This record gives sequence, structure tokens and C-alpha cells, in this order.
Amino acid sequence: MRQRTVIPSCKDCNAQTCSIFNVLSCDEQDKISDNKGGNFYKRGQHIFFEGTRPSGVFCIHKGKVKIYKIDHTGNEQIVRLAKDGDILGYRSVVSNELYASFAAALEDSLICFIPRSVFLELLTSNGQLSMQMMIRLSKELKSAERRLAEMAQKPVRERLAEALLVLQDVFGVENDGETLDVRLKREDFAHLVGTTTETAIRFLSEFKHEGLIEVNGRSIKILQNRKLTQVANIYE
Amino acid sequence: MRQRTVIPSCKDCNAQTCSIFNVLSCDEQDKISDNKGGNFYKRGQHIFFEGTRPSGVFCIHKGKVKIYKIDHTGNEQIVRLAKDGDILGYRSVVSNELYASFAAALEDSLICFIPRSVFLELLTSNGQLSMQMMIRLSKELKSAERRLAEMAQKPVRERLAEALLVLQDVFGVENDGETLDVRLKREDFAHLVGTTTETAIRFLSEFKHEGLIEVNGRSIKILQNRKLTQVANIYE
DNA sequence: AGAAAATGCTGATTAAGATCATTTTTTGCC
DNA sequence: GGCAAAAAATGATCTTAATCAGCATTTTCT
Repeated sequence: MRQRTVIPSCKDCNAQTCSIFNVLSCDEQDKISDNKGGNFYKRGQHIFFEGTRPSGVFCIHKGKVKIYKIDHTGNEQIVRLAKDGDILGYRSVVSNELYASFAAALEDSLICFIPRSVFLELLTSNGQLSMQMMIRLSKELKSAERRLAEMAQKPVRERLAEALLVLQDVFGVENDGETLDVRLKREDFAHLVGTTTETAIRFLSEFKHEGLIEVNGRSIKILQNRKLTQVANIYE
Repeated sequence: MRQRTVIPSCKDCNAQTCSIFNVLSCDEQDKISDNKGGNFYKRGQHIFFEGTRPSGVFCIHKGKVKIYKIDHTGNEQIVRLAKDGDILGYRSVVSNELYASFAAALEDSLICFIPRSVFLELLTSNGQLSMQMMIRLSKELKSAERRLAEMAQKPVRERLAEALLVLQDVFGVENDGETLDVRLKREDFAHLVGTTTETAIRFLSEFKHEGLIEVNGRSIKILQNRKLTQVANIYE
């Protein structure tokens, strides 16, 4: 019982203005609109699978996505998060490799699909776009290397504090200006931080008892931004 | 007492053929040669520092380099390794940010320096080069995300086994076909794997006693490639 | 709404690896 | 070639976080 999904045009896409596609001309935007597909993904549904061949890139019209790896024992590690306007799967398309991670929707999401050939053509014909792409990749690389180092250097408590701040930064807050605009399971917190669910739960309650955050089921308010930054040991 | 260093021309550079610059025309190569500088770095010497502004990219003519981060307690984590033909500092130049890591020579190295403006001009004028750059960044990102996940998922023993194989892959072996063509301190092994020197030493001797490697001071032979791969838990 | 399943929480125990201390060996340098 | 300094090795102890177990609460599905 599949419902026909209305695929939004790129021209009317709010997300587009903050994506790397904002450097495209009207013609180029049309070219994408004419060739793209789109799909509605329910929370938990996979967008792509590790080890499969990418046939294009995904562009999140509206939604939240986790990109993650699973090791041979079944343990999950989230490597990246994505939201409205973000592109998925471009890394594998650019380097012409199989997907190295899984992607799954963290909430119900509407995601467009741009065929590989169309994306690569734009990338080779539009210098501004390829520069945007390089900048994007550079920043992702910076972030990944930073997390890699922190994974080795920081204890779980610090990493969890930082994860809360990252979530705030990436997904923002609700109208009250405090509540994180994303509702993760404790399990996902653990997989983001690189620890077990039990340990993530323990430190979250620690933060709660210390008055750093307010917890209401899966919705979390960050009460003391500054103190949380100190706990996370972030300087910059 | 600085000795005048002979800066090799890009045309005669062996390293160049395996670098991303192999897509350049003769004119473009000349343009680099005419504008570049070069320096000799003694083992242990810094090439750039975290937090400083990049004024160009480095290209390793001959040598071995570690790129690493230091946390607030002084603990080091190696995030990348580089050798002949590899470019350094391009990530920060592309994204126009300060260096996010340190770079230091692992052995005496001769390294050229290409000014920022020259590099960026080539990157915008030569589509093939920018595509090579994107591919390079994509692969680095893949590797960083993989390591990030493994840091959380794998115990030290497995990561150390993998590090030995990575060293073999990156720097190759000497004429005997077994001895790693790089001589790291135990400390550097630890910083590469993300553990302490003591723990790195303990697992290295474990591998030695198990006959997986042969150790002679800092030079290490990989005796059982296949078994080491199993220990590292690598499938692909 | 109500039942089943999934998720969240807490405590006890164990294990991996860090830390500290000390000795031995190697390296680099006059 | 010899000597000081650095690095490597090893043992004992401590800490962090994983694991295991059991129960409480929330979601989800019909």
C-alpha cells in the first residue's frame, strides 16, 4: 500500500538555499528537478546499505538521518548526522566506491534522489559547485579527524557532553529555545558517543542531577550550555 | 648554519607521477616549479602547527610525515601518515581554515611548498585536478570515518595489528620484502593506535611471541600477514 | 484501550587498559 | 668509543567503562 509521494521541485525547495546546490543556475536546478526522484522514508527505514553500489546522491528535503557503521559483532557507530538540505552518499559517488556506511532515517523524512550521472556532470561542468564540494568534503574530514582523536583521548563523559552540543548545533532547538529538536533513543546516544547504552544512560542522568540538562523521555533541554562546554573540554 | 637546499623541479620529480598533480600540463607544472619553495626537515621537525594560518600546501618530495593532534593534557593522536608525493595542508587551504593538526617529519624529509594562490588557481582552472582533489578528500574521509568507528569498536590488540598492516601498505617494505620501511618509536605506535606506550609495547611483544612479527629495535618484520589480518579483524 | 514488545533504568561484577614505579637497553652525540 | 639521555621493557595497582542481570516504564500495534 504505497502512497504516491509528491516530489518537490528544486526551485521551491527551502532546503536548497542552504545546501551546496545554492550555487546552481536556474537551468541547472531544472536539470536536477527533471531527472530526480524522491521517496518518503519512515523513521528507522534505511536509505542505503554498506557494501552496495551507489547509483546517485540523496538530498534531504525534510528530515533527519544517521550515517553509521556496524562491526562484525553487530555494534553500531554513528559517523555523521544529516538534516534538511544535506546531501548523502556523495562521498562514495565521488570516489566511485561502494557505500562504506549505512544510512537510516531518524524521523520520517522526504528525500530526493539525483542520479549519479546528473550529479557528476554538474560537478565537472560547474566549477563553483566542485569548489563547494571540496569545501564540504574538507570540513567533513576535519570533523571526522577531530572525532577520531577525541575518541582516543576523551573519556565517555566528555564525549557525551560534546555530543549534546553537537546535536544542538546540527538540529537546533525547538521554539522554547532550549529543547533539542531531535529525539534520540538512549541507544543512539550511545552509538553516537561510542559507548554502551547503559553507560550513556548513567552519564545522562548524571548531567540531569547536576542540572546541566533537563530530561523528559527522549526530549532533552540543555539548561547550562556553558557548563556543558566545560565538561566537554572544548576550547576554540 | 643553514645549508642551501637544492629544490627539485616538478618535471624531474618521481613523486609527482603518483601524486594528484599527475594530471597537470607541462605549463601548469612549470607554473608550480617557478613559484614554489622547498625545505629540508630533520626528523622530528615540525612542518606546520595547529592553529596557524596556512599560506600554501606542502608536497613531499622525499620523506615520511605524521599529521597529529594534541589534546589539553598533552596527549598525542596521529590522524594521518604521508609519504613521497603526498600533499599536506590542502584540507585547511581548501576550506580556508586554520590548521587543525600538527605535521612533523618522521624521518629527514625534503618537502616543497606551493603558495596558496597558485594552488587555488590551479584548482579552479583545471577540472581534472579538482576532480582528483575531490577523490582524494573522499578517500581520506572514508579512511577517517572508518578509523573513528574502529576506535570505538575494536580493542587495542586489533587496532595495533591493523596499524602494522597500514604501515606496510603506506610505506611499503625494504628489499627483503618483509621489513617495514619505516622505523617508528613505540610511542608513535601508541599515538597511531590510540593507546599508551606501555600497552603498545605489551601487545607488540605479544605479537612477537606469537610469531606474527619479528622485532629488532625499531625495525619490524611482518612474518604472518594473513594471521595479522585475522587478528585485526579485517574483512573486505 | 490493552497487551506485547521495546526501551529505559539500576546495581553488581568483571575486564581492558591506564597509570605509576623501576630496571634494562638503545640511541644519539661529543 | 664511551657516556648521558632517551626509549623500551616489565610488574603492580588502580580506574573506567563493559558486561550481565533483573525490573520498571514507555511505545507501538491491533
